[in-house]
Amino acid sequence: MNQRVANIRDVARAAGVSTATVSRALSTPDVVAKDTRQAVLDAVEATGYRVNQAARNLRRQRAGAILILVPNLGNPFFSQILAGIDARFAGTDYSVLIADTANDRSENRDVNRYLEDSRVDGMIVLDGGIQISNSEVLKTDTGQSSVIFACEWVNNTTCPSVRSDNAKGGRLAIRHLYDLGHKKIAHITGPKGNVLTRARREGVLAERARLGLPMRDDWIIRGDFTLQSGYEAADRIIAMKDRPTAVFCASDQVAFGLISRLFDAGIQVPHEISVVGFDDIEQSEFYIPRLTTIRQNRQLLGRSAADLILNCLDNPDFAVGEEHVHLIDVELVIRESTAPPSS
Amino acid sequence: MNQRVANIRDVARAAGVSTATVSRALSTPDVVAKDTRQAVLDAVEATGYRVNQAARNLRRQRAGAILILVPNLGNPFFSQILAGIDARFAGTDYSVLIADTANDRSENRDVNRYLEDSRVDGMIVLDGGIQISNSEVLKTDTGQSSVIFACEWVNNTTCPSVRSDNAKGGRLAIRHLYDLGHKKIAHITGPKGNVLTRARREGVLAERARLGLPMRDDWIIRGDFTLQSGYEAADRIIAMKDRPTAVFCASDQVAFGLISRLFDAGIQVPHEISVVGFDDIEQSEFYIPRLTTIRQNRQLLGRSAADLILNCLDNPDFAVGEEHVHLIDVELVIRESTAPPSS
DNA sequence: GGCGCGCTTGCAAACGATTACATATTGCAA
DNA sequence: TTGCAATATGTAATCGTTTGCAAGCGCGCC
Repeated sequence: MNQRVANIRDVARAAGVSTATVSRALSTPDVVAKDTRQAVLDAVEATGYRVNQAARNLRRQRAGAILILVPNLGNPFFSQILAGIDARFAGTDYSVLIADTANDRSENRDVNRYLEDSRVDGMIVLDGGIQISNSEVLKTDTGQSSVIFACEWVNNTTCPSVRSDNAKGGRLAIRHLYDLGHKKIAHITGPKGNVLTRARREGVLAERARLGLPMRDDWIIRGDFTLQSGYEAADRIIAMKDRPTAVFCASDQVAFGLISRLFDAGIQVPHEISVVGFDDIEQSEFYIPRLTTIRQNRQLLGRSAADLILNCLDNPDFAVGEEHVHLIDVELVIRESTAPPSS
Repeated sequence: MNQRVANIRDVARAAGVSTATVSRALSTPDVVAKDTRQAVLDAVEATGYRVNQAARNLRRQRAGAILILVPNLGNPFFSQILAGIDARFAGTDYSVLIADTANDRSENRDVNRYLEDSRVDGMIVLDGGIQISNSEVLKTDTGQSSVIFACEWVNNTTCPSVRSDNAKGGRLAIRHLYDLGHKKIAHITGPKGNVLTRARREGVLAERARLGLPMRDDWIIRGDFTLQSGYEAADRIIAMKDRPTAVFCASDQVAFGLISRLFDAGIQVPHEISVVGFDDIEQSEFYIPRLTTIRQNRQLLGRSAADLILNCLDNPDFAVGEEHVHLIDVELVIRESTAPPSS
């Protein structure tokens, strides 16, 4: 059972050429003669040769992998994005690594920490809460490496990023509720400091102002995208003397939590309160009531992020300097959690 | 800007020792003298040295990574499992790769395909639908590599695996409904050929027989774990002349789809039909009605799988031959989608 | 016939770490 | 004093590729 795996030398021997030629036949086929190339391919077939990535990466001074940094892998919101990224990388010679920043929430989380002791050529960061101390193009032990943001981002850098048009989502939601006749519209936001929170809220405020809708500070309620926070926000709303007739939530999960609590309290959605979510996760179509929401194309977002970083890796001069933001359109999906106000 | 990264030679020079000593000071600290060790650590600090994984892996004849094979990354069910796995690997010197088998659903998917051209020491397979042609311990270009299953598994191999006690889950669900007074209990299964489908259904049938409950073939309805399949199953149930008073679904998603459609048809849950799910995903607590379900500890499942494979990697003789199945307990979570039958 | 050019190919030096083996040093017992 | 074991360190080979450089070869042109 001395089944040593074939290396490039075995192939060279079998094909009657040098290792250099084997290497070239595989990496740059156009520079070797047709016959030689075929002989090499046959030898590869015969020996079952597979290139040793560690050796290749060592020699090429690269890592052969990109890292996806996820704020919380347990959050199903990211799964579709990951799927989009992964699909794009299948077939390339990059491996896809994932790391969950939640695992060291306590420490001073800086992008560089991950680049340093990791073995990656680039990073797709889905966590806008991360520190980024250096420039947008950083160094690892294997040379230059690029960082891009997807979904979330960090404001004071020029890292390229791919994101949904969050402000537009906010505007669409408000506009939809306005069109139904709502004037008193609350908004449950994301967590403090989060860029998505800010972008969506700005959309909300802009549209509310544009339409001349009444403003009340307590109609902006802090949440954190979770089911639980929606649930808790419901209590605040229930307790209000001047209760809004519609609520726009910063995520579908928040909307579920909200509706669930309203239901407990005997408040009907959409009859008494209309609710709009954000994301259009799969469950939204099957919630009771089916959720009206802003659709983010998460799969596309992932794929675009992967495209972008592959671009960065191929030509290192790509997108340095200029702000490079790739905006993905969002869409209003009208279902049954919104209706004209009853009163 | 000639910012070459430090290698082991730089450290050796800075510390006034040989590279061998540096290597030992870092990998096997106990064999170098205390003073030398400190000098090396200082030099590491000073130079900002990071070990080059490609070089280390090449020399050590290993890949330094393990691969998670997911049937469908877009399915949020797996995110918690991934989180559990990832948490366990944080801090080890293994990288975590993920691949989505959905990306080549068409081809002849065999475990070996992934081992061969990948750069991994081991694999955690979450896809019971995969082919596995060789033995449970396979070879890659960098030596021996281990495969284990988590969540799902493949029947005719002796690969170690970690799984929930699915049959028990089935029994618990039926027992709960029986205790409430239900006799006519339907079951929406997973997809054909799936091991989970089978295990859960067997639990159902066993318990139903034990309790002497009536059997009807059309009360076993084929699903595929998705929202959509639950929705469609509802139509079949609605159309029945002899309608069951309770339904046990093979996943929470199926339960959502089912309840959603029943609601459309004006059938109240749990008033007219009780529904039990399986998984206890996060949303279940906030569905309307809150879903009674069988809880799988997915985070624990992931962590256990990671433990198991680390064990396999550390001592290659671990768990060869004997069937090695690590069973994770499940738990009935009673909420509001179940109630005594009305009639 | 000699020269230069283009096309293929081989030689051999990296890439950066680990580790078997050899060597140096020290302590201690005979 | 000598010898031996234990401890600490250095030397150098090695892992499997890639790639700069040089060389071989055939061919056309002056």
